[in-house]
Amino acid sequence: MATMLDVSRKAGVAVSTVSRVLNGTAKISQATRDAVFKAVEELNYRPNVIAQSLSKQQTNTIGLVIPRGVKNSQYLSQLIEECQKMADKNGKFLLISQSDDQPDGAIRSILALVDRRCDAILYCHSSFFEQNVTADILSNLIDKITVPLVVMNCQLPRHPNHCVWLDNEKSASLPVEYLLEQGHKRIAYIAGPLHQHTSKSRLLGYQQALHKYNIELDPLLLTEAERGFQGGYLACQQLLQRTTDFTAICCFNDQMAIGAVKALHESGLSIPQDISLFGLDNEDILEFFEPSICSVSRPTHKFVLCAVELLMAHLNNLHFATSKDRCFYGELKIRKSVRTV
Amino acid sequence: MATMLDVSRKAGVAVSTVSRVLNGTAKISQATRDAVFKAVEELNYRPNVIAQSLSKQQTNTIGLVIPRGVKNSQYLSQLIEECQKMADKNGKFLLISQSDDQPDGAIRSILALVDRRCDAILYCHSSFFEQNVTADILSNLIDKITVPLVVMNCQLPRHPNHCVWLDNEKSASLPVEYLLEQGHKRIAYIAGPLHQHTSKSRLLGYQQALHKYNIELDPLLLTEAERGFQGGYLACQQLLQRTTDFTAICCFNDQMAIGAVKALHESGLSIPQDISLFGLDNEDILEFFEPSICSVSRPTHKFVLCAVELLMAHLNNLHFATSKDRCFYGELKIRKSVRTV
DNA sequence: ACAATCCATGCAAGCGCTTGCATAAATATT
DNA sequence: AATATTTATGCAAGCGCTTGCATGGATTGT
Repeated sequence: MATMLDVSRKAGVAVSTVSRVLNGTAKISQATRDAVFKAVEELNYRPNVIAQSLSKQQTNTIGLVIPRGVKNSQYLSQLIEECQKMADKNGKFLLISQSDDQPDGAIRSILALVDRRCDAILYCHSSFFEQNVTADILSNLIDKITVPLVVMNCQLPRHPNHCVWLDNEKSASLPVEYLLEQGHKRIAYIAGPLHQHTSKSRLLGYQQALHKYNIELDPLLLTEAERGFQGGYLACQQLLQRTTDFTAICCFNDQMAIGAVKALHESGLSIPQDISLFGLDNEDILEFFEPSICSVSRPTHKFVLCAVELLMAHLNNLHFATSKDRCFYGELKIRKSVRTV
Repeated sequence: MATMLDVSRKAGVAVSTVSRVLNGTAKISQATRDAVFKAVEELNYRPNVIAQSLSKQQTNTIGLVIPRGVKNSQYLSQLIEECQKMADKNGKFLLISQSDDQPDGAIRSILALVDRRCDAILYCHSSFFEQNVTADILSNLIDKITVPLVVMNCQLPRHPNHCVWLDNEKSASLPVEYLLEQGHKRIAYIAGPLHQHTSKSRLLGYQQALHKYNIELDPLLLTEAERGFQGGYLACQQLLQRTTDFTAICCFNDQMAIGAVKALHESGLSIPQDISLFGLDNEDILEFFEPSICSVSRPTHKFVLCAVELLMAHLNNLHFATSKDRCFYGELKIRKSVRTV
């Protein structure tokens, strides 16, 4: 590929002049400018961003660490999309790295982005982790690297100004409370794998809601399974095998709720006449189930916005008055899968 | 951040030595090696990939142009995931750029990746385009740039060895033929926006299948709508308003089929007793509808594999004997949404 | 013990670009 | 017309790394 030197020779000027013409960083006579553009055209010259980056000490790149492939996660897709938009808006390229839901993968990913000299890094914590395993490692990492790093979905006690997160407990207690208000007393819960922090938090939300309404938790009504359609399906089958003495089910997420729909259907139970159902995540498809399924939305847009703002603040060395407002809540989306008892 | 120079000073050796230790590109005494690693450790040194790339004239990066955000497209998610895997496997970083389903966006994306000096580029053609609009531009671009470029989902007559694509016509005729064999005579079709090449191809597949079985196409049975749940829903409503004299519906894709499910349900029609239904794309969720929905899978894995192999062949300047085997077909996935008449 | 060989390391150029400083030419000032 | 100011452009260093070539010391062969 042609370099700037080639262009400069062809145009009969110095490289520096070519640079200035192309970047508009100085006043250049029309004649020279024309000559340069002509040479650029003829040589199919394309700037070497790598060289630019090295020279400017700036890559115009922001790194994003995502926990896993986006397959089947509308939430993650949305998150990436929002990041993409924010990057575009700031004239940056988004560099994505996957941590494969592995703690060392997370560190590797972050370092890979550091090595590529991203101007800033957005790290999305895996909801599959046990939080404490990595929180310390992350904190140490933040101390070490000089690149601004913002952590999503994880609280780091030592770095309050680096974190944005969702209150999983509250998001999970919302639907339970709603169901209780609708008169439900026996509410089952289909949890995600309980060694995972997110699953634990959401289960806690369920428990807290029950407690608030003075309802004792019946272990019979609690099942645990892999996330995903199939997990929800199996968990619900298991639940139904144990007992049918309940009027509603809350699920760890929408996919599990969708799996539950199938199990309920196969057992001849109808929603919401026999059983009311709640998911969590508010995926678009819920609207297209019969009946449409209630859920809890996540404010992904605001979430990312906040993360990016935080990042920018770090980039510009702003002062952080407070760490308030960095915690987000879900919002109830009521559809047809719940009835009043 | 510490540079190699810092490390070399701290270790009391030359930069070149540090480089060789870190890359293992020469025999270095244990003592020096230790000193270097110690310095690296103490300084939290991280190599500057940008500088490496410039020096080595190689970025270890492969660029991927995707048509749009992955939101709601399991196909695209899978595609990215496969690319990600292939990149990982080859020790490369994946650089993703979105073309926003715009022809000039596509060109911009490719050039952006060229500018970043990707070692190779995978371009995924938007299924929203009218093919001819961009095919020429793409061909010209391939002539101009020196980076190996492979085009997915689009045939370029002048560059047969740069393309991998899916036979949309065949993928769409498959379910129609299947339905005809099951005794269906009146088969409706819900098409995507017909100015889009992909929609046209699939419609053509539908028409060809009918023709093969000597069935005349009834325009009443053909509707067109936006892709997506809502589009399928509206199209199906429209269809039902016109006539109910049909026993099956084929849809442009799964999402539209899911939309159709809702419309059918609201009209009191049941699947498959009254109406048989077919989607296309074979998204995981189809299994969890009641009844589960028939579809046509796309061999995304083989598809990407082929694209990457082609890319590697270009990188290694291999000889291309033939352009066979670069066209892929879908495969029927029969579930419960179809009955025999 | 001396030449031949090998080994570990250093030197310096080069990757393609940006940018502060210098300078010659053009223009403005008096 | 002579000086001061501005303008357009060039020069060269530097960004952090790799790598071909050179070199001095250690090792081997005879």
